[in-house]
Amino acid sequence: MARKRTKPGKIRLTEVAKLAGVSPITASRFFRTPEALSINKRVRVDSAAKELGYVPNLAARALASQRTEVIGVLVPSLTNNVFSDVLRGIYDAVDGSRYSIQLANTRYSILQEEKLLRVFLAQKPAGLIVTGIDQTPESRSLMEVTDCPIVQLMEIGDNPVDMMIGFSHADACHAAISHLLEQGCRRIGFLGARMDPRVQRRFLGYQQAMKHAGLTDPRLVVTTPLPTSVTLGGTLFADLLAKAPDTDAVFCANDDLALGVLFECRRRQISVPEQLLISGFNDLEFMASAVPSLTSVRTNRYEMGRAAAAMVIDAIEGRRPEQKVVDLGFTVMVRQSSVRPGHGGRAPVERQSAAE
Amino acid sequence: MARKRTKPGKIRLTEVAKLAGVSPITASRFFRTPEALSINKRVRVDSAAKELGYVPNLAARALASQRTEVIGVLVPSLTNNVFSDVLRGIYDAVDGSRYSIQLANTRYSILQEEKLLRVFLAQKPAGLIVTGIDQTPESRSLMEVTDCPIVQLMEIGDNPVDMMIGFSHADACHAAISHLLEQGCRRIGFLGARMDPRVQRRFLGYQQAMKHAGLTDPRLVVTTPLPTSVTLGGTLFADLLAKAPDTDAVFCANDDLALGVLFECRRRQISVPEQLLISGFNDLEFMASAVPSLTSVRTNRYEMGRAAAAMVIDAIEGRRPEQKVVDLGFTVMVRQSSVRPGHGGRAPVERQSAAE
DNA sequence: CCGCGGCTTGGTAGCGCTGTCAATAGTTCT
DNA sequence: AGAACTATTGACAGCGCTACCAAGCCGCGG
Repeated sequence: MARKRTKPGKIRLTEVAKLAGVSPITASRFFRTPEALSINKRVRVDSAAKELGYVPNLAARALASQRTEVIGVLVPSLTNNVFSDVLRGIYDAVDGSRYSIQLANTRYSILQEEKLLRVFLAQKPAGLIVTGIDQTPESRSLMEVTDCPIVQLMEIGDNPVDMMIGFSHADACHAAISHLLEQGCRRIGFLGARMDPRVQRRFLGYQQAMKHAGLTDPRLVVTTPLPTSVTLGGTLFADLLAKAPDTDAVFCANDDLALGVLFECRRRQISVPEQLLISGFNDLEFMASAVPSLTSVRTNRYEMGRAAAAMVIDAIEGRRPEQKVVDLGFTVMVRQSSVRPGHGGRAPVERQSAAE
Repeated sequence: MARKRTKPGKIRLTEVAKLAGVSPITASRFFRTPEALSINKRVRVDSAAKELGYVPNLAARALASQRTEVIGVLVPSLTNNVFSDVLRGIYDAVDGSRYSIQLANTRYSILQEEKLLRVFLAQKPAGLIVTGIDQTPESRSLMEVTDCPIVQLMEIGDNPVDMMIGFSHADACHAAISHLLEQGCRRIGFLGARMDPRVQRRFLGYQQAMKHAGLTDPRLVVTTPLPTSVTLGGTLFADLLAKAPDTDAVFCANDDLALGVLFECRRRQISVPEQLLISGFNDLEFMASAVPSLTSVRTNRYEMGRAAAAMVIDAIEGRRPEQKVVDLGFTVMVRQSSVRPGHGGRAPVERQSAAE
């Protein structure tokens, strides 16, 4: 009757327990709460496991314990450099811990996000990291009824589902525009691609700054739903010049666009910063070594990913953070492309955000 | 005695079966081999599952069936643009299938790779995708005794562990150097960063081409184990010029370096292509819109990832590919930066590899 | 009319691990 | 010394699903 489904060579917890001379449950405890074992048994189980090369069966563990050690991560894009930095941070933080990452791509669709959320939650993840604060109401309630820790990433806002880590895109953009205004610019263009919620909030920061200075002009704004690229930066800039030939500065919602603008300036023999000032956003590595070096807003992407994963893990293990919303701030990295020659003539400086 | 551990609200297969008026095992079959059911029951189970919003418990499934639906992916870096393209292809191919991806980062260490391989294999993945062909002997035998499909990615070689998809880095580099030679260059420098096995094979291609032309000179080679960056491109180029001031062309083992060289040329007032020809490798998006536009070797990264995942899935499901080693080839994208003015003066052309 | 083979369907018994509770030692306190 | 604890350990019964085997059903040929 009892057919043998177990292969003989298989190392199960039972085998380890037998070799260590303890009961299976004690061996099990060794892997979960070693401090509950006497030193004696702890050593015995440890060496038995090592000797047999025991590797726990995660499926069995998940089934029996009704939970997993998987942290779900939802990002809107895998292409974007921004997310690769964040992901690196997340993977680094998880590395060496007992947890593993399950990554999914929402492709900038909150409906897709909701669908993925359902799939994830059905598998009872240990924790969840989602991008942004613009979920569907259904996603929101799904997350609220779940008891696993959740971090919303990349932005900060008023009512976190649980925890939140990021920075204010509006403030960051505002700071960059303020810098350009200080340089004496009056006709500052805004170039944006994809226009996801974060880019939209940067645009908000731009609008606020321009309105405050009394310099608003719709002709200065060129955006597109297309995904960003360097080439697109050139195209958008051409559009901008067609609409507003007197543009004296360009803020690009990301660095690819800024590089595209720089190249387009070369093509058109527009000298930077003499005739046009440029600022990007994100501060990718190439910005500093471009000629002229390109001003950008540095965001702590790697640190954001790392901290998010660390927060989730801490929360899973009962160490709830003292503050649920963490502002990682930003830094305007002022470089050659946005310093008007003769205007103060001061060397490039950094302007830090007020973040803790 | 029998304590209730099952929460009442839980939707299990049993609930679905009950509502559909069939036995649990029949309901189970619906999700695995629907064609084995009569149309009648198939429809009944389907609607019952939908009505209850049933989501299968993957841990239970994995435990009972002794296998998972996870495809493990080992890449050496999460930062590198190259891998983000490959990963996007992999995720796209897996999207919508029953399989999911488990990603791990070897950080360019084959020992780390071996460690991760052990962890992965212990969980009985449905398939495996690894980067490159330079595994430790232990890794190699681990993979050989495993019965799950394995794809080696990014390169092609003689003895695949199982399947293989990529292209010849040596040939690709050789083609780029040949192009530069055709342009009349004699002092072609090689710039390389990180020097992982793939970059080393590109270097081999460079050496072969230079040797064949009788133009070998160690002073023309500048490499570093440091990770690549645009800034580093400038630095390496400066080193190159110090060693070989008469350099008339530079091949960069990747595009970041090439962009760095371009910027450094601007800084030093070296005009491209009049005084110096440049070629990069990978053909990232920005290469085409740089000024001057930058020559590069296009590799089909996205397609590589996509095809690899498709091959693994096919193999898992018993559809073994007709050919185990797939060469996706490359294309030398000739642009302004590598066409000598007056030398043939022909418009930029593409030169395709011989890959099928 | 009986028997045989193919197509469906169901019953049974785990997969390897852990939650719950109980029991056994070893201490400390009054 | 006896009671009251605490620190360790073990027994038992599943977690939700599927592999394996068996049985029921149908139509057809002899």
